[in-house]
Amino acid sequence: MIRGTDGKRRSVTIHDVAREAGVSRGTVSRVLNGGHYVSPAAQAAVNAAIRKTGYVVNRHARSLITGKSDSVAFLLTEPQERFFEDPNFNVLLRACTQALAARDIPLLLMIAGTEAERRRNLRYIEGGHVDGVLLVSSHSGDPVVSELDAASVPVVACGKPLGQRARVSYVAADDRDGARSMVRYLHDSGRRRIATVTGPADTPGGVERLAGYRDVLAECGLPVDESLIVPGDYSRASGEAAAELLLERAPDMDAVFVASDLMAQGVLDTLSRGGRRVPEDVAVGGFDDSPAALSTRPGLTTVRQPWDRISTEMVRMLLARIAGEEPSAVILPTELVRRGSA
Amino acid sequence: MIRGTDGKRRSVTIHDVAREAGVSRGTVSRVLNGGHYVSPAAQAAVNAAIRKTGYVVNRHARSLITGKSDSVAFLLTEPQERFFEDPNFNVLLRACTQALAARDIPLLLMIAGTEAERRRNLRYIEGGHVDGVLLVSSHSGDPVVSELDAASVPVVACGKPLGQRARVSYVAADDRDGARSMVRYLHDSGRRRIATVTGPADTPGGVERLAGYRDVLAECGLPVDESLIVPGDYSRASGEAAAELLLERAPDMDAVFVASDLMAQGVLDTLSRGGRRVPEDVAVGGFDDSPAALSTRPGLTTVRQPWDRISTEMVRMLLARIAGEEPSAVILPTELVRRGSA
DNA sequence: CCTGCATCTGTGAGCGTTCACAGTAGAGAA
DNA sequence: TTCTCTACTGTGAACGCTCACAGATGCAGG
Repeated sequence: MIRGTDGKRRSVTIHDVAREAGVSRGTVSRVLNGGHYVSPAAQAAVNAAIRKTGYVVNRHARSLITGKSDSVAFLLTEPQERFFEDPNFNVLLRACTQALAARDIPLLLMIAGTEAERRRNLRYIEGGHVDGVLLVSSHSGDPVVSELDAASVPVVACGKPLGQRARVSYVAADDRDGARSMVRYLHDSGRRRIATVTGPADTPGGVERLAGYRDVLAECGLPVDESLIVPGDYSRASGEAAAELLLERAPDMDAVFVASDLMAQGVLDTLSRGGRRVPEDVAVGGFDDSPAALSTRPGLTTVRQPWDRISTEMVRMLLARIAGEEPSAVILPTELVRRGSA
Repeated sequence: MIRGTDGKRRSVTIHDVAREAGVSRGTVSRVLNGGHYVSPAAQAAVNAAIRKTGYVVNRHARSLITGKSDSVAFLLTEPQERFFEDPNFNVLLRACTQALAARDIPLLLMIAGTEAERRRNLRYIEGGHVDGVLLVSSHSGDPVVSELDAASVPVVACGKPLGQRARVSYVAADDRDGARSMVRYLHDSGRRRIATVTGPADTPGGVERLAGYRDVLAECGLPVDESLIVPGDYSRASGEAAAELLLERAPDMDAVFVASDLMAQGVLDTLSRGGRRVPEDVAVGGFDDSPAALSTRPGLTTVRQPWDRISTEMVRMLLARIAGEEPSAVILPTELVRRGSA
């Protein structure tokens, strides 16, 4: 803020900087945008003037002419409020924010829980107020993806969007391989009646982790017993329910691979109430390596998703998309984390 | 997007709407901003034209002239990453986002973990790119508060900013009273050797909850035994350590009031490893009513913070501040939630 | 009739920036 | 010399909107 000739507060503009530096607006603008075709002397004068005046570029004016907003949206579309109780979300949001901050790009947080919210957010995004979207939407057939694509808004999704023909980039952990390594580990430690609690069939995690489970059974020549496969919805409560069902259906099981840590917490609980010792009687493996995995007794053996890398990749890919590159996909490896439960 | 006369893509502007509706820019603008001094006929024509053309106002152009951005920042300043592992954060962020969305105000998420990030964010905010700040910064003496105040940026803090002379609004839960009701409850259920694990002394929760604890001891005529007061830092690990210390120092304690659920989790764990039954031997009370409180066995008796109301109040107060009102403070009541641990 | 007032509408200016273009100076080549 | 090329600089015109102001209209009161 500076005082104008009339004594009123006015913010510092590029004009003020230009006058201070003894050059024209154009030159200041060039310095601001990379400094090509600017003499070292002018460059220095402008930088000094910027420091002296405390000038901060007015992004609104810039956006008005460039047609870009230099900001991106983090859009969360979840019918249930699941993702917000999911600790993974924190890590993802946080890492994205920081990766963007490093490039001076603000992140707009949008939550589309209801249909009305979905439309409002979509309208906002399609209005051109953001340059791209980091999308977290686990359920298949989510219309958001195709609508954004139709409006030619660059999108990078977290997790492979199921059943989409939209041209959309995505970053995902290698769910299938993560599941394989867990089930293989259970098998290697001598377990032969391995059950699984899956995620919803309309989420990548639900589908892929189950596929990995089947892979290993086939690979090891174990029979696939469908009664050992119980669906869950990633919630703790569904883990408890699934474990009860398993105890009833297959009391001889000696291991459970659970598709999320939250569900695994429920499974552990039900097992202990059912008199089973973990890992002596039943080994339990989770998925996510969320904080929940540390708070169980025994600690939960689980599969770590590389959230940090996922976030950085998402940001990198989105910026590339915005810069005009074609959509692409990245699958990142997971890591088995051994604790006491298996 | 529409096609211009040259066949190129152009976004729909207020001109297009005006032409479509057969009125002038000014009239469209008036409709957009409340519709005062606009005839019902013009009003209807403009609304129809907006629907027909799919017009979305260009906020950059608007902001350029109004000098307001119609967006607010959610600024999180945490030296440690504590708040992000704190489930309360989710609820707060989520509710704020939605309360703002209802008023069509986007939320910019900013995280200032390091000094460099703090400065970058401050620079951005002071550049006038947001109209106000929802501040989550628990530690006292945080320079952010006074710096924002100096730049006359409207701020509403979550929790009372300690040791500040800045004119800043805040919303807080009644920590002291919440602590009182918990300790009273422990006392009423017959406990007489009541210990406490506190939060950091530079956070409102650390100070106020301890004060509430002392209040009740005085009120009930119990002696204050300083060896029953152990500091923690809100982390689970610090809860474990504190409980170990207590078991050693005061093996005869029959209750612990813990200043956060996360720490209470650690306390429960240590107690059970130390052979104490909860609640038979030792009653445990937490604070927050976070999801963690549901995942313990037995369920954690705790104090619920009204996060939903806190968020709505924060948003309401920030908008009032932006509209020119003076800073104010709101203290909201907490609620005792009884589960098995006490 | 005119005057005054409230209601409604259109127009020019300007917000702060970038972009396209015109122009200058100096170096090197013909 | 003159011409071309590169490096650099300044200027007018946008971008899409709101604001202030000038006009127009309709109606009541004198």
